[in-house]
Amino acid sequence: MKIASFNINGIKARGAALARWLDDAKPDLAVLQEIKSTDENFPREMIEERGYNLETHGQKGFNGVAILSKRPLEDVTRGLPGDDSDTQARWIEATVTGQQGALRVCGLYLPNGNPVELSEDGTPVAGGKYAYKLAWMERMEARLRELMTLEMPLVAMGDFNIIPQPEDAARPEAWREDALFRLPSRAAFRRVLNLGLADAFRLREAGPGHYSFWDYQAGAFERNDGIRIDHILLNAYAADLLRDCRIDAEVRAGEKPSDHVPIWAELEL
DNA sequence: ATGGTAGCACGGCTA
Repeated sequence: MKIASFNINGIKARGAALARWLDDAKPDLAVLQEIKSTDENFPREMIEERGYNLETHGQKGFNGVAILSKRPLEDVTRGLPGDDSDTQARWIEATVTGQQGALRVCGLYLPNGNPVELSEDGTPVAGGKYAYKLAWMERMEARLRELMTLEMPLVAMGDFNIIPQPEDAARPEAWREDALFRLPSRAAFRRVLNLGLADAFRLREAGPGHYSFWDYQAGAFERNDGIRIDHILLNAYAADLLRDCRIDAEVRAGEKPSDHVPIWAELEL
């Protein structure tokens, strides 16, 4: 089973590019982020006519996530538990069953967190974007801790808005105090990994220079001035099934591309 | 320090 994650940066503007990628990469299951659409306005036909089941969790204008799958999606839940006042659409879960058994999938769009606003004592300003990011990551950790009790393959994948290590940025010094790279952000990501989840890409590729996002500005892609912030995390059951994991960087060179590219993993499932 | 680009939706926020 080929599973993938793609931050498409707007479904209305990305229909052609998404169709091209689906026809080319042929994932069995994919999670999408930044659909920037309500569920009602999501153009389902393009996806459904390619044989995919589709579950969306959208909102107007910003954010929004979705799961599409050739096989049926079961036990779908929307929203990250832990804060009923949070109205941002950034989390969706579903179970899919392959030839060899079932897989629980979390599709996520982790808050960017910029600008970083700090109080005089260095703690994030309450109500600010950075405080929201860290609080959201705590809720994600709590939810994944629950899911880790399932004795079955589990994946959490999406746009984490986290640069895990210096080798995951072309110019790490430029990101030092950014919400995507500063130490409290990376520590929170590390706490999630320490639940017993592995970064699938780093199980397959140790070297630098592999990125999943390049800014639209200043010819960042042409200079390969990118960052690796889209990730597929696997519990041990899923990691045992991993056969390949890659980033489709060439998608960024296509017509009217997203600023992110897809990452995918092949699981023997 | 600023501005550079893009999406949604048509004003200003988000990234």
